[in-house]
Amino acid sequence: MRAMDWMDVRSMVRSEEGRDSAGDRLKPEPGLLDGLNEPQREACRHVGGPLLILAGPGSGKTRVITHRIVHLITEGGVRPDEILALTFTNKAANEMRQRVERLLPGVRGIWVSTFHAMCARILRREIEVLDGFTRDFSIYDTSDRNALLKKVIRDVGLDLTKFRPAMVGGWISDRKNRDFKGTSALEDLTGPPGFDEEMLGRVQTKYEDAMRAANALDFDDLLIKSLVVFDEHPGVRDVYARRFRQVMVDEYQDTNRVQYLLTRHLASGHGNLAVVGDPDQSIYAWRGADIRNILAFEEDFGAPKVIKLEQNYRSKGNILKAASAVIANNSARKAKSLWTDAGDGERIAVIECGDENDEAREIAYQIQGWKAHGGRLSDVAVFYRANFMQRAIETALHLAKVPYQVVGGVEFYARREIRDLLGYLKLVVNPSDDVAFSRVVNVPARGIGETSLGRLASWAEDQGCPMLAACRSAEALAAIRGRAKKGLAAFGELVERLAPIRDIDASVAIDLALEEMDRDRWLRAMDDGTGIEDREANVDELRSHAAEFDRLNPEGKLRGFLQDIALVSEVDGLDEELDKAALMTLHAAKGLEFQLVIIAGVEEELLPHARSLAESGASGSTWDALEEERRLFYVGMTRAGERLVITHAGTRHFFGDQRWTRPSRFLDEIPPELIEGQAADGDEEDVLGVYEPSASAIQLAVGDRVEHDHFGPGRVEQLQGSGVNARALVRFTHHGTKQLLLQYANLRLVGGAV
DNA sequence: GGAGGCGCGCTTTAC
DNA sequence: GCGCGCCTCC
Repeated sequence: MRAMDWMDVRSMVRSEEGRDSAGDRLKPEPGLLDGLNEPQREACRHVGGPLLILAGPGSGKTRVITHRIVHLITEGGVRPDEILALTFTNKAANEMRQRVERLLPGVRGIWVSTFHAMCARILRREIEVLDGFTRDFSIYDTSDRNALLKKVIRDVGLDLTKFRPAMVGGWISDRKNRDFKGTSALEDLTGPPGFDEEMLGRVQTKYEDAMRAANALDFDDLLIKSLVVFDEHPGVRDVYARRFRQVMVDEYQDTNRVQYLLTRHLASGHGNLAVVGDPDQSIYAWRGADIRNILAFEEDFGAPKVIKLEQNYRSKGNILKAASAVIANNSARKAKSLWTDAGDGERIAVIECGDENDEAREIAYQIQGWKAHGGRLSDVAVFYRANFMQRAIETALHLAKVPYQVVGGVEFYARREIRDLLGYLKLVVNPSDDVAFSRVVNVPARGIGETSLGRLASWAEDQGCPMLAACRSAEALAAIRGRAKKGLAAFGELVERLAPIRDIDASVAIDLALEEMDRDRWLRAMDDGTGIEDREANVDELRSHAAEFDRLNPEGKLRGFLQDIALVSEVDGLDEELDKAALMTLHAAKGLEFQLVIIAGVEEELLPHARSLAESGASGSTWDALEEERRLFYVGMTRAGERLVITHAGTRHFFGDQRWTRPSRFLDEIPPELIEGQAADGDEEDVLGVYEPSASAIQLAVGDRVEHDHFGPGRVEQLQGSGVNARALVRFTHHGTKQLLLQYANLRLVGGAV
């Protein structure tokens, strides 16, 4: 985020007389639109009224948005601060801003932001029109939310093992987004089958109450509360709707209902709304994205101009053909025909591997080959469906000495030392934040345990005051004895001493906080035998992060910094300057491009994912989980420029158990002539011949007790396949459950069952 | 009250 | 195969 983001919105709105038009002073390169194709130019020249840009992968979408922004400023008489561009990641926002600045050096004041960041900024000004919140509200991320839910679930008297916070949280999130006004009938809000909805409803109510008491908003709230402010306070809404005369939304296919309504508010009055998207790249339906937003844009916003961008500038022909063939299997889509004049390029490599470790070695080998042929590692990415697949790949790349960076995964901000430190800072900024309080009250150890904390919490709840305030009350402490009592009092004083850091630079605030919290003792207490160097380095990294923030945002201060990092996303961690291969999930890959793309684990039950297969076709709606998996694969494929490698393994470990896997059905959807090593007629005999069967397998039945040379005794739980594919799921006494191919497993029946 | 040990359940995807 | 929750022992 940049300095201008922290300017006072309202003062900018008031300074209408200052319409000296930045555009007069800013001079773009002459012939701004010369390098664009005709549909792209048309999109840029569109100034008034709704505009829908259907942009296929690699069709120069970002280029169009940035050029359009510049064109609006220099030719359309629009001031930079009248432009709002909304994206889904900070990374996309930063890139967009940089590209605009490159085209128009010195430009200031454009709001380029994620939905969440925009809402956070609006709420910092406006939230006090809603009951119970102040502008110092905390933003709870998923793990903060889960921590609070854990307490709530316990208080309601439910079993935490059955009502897991993460699951309940997902359910509440889903429900909030579908019913943000709280008006829907209960039967329309069904949670997962088998759960007591009334109980869950109580959990939700208690959760919302606790959030209000803690002056905290979760990610959903940022959007929903903004919407409520706009709905209930048209005057406030109009301030923003008037300020932004041009509104643009990127990745519109991934907006949910709330985002759609926010967008409509912002474009109300002038109707200058340009949305860009591609229904084929909608991959977030599971978290409420509603593809109907883009499909129905034309009705919603009345006779918009519709422009299709179909020329692909990224992928070679074979990759594009393969991806198009795959996505053509989806039923609910707007047909479009992508084309490129880049030539066919190489065919796609589909590589079968033994297990996930072989696959990982193959990936390393492919990357080394790329490098040996003069390719750069910064042009390479490896995608996978689920995070657990990351580890094997990392190990192999490490051994092969292939430099890499992981995007997402085990993130920096999840580390204990970082969460502790941030917990202190958050509590100082928002003394009502009970989740932060509970996290850090005994860090470093002050002799405050469960019992004392529980007493404090119930006193605080009775009084309706935050737990921190309770620490300062002699009455609250009367029920607590000994070390805990002294510890709580000392902690209360400590946080009070830190209060002034709220309004100073984030880096200085961190230094002062570290001093008060006894940095060395705190770090040493976390030592698990591996030393504290890593943790120290992480703390230092956060500090330099803060220093950088201070430099860029002189007005931001500690508050601003905390807000900023609450909203950083996974993808933001990608550094293109580094010559390293990038590892990430397929979801994180959207919007990015690489020359060499390797997609790992393209197997049934993984891609498409087992959960999606279970859901597919069940809902009866037009949306289908399997089709979303296919779009996900499509997104992955279309990230590739020069070369696309797809790997799958014959066997893979899940939860430590080894399972046999089958190649994904999506591979059958790629025309064989586009695949390396496959004859044009699709004859695969030669490839499979290697694994030709020989021996016959033993006859087993479910329940048979068996013995394995390596795994020892076990019991047959399930039988699958026949002939050479006959497999048994065996639960071994000492080695967990394994899926074994009978032909090779050499299982022996024991106990005279035959 | 805190440290250490065992067992259970889990893994989509994420702003 | 790991992290978390729960249990036991100091």
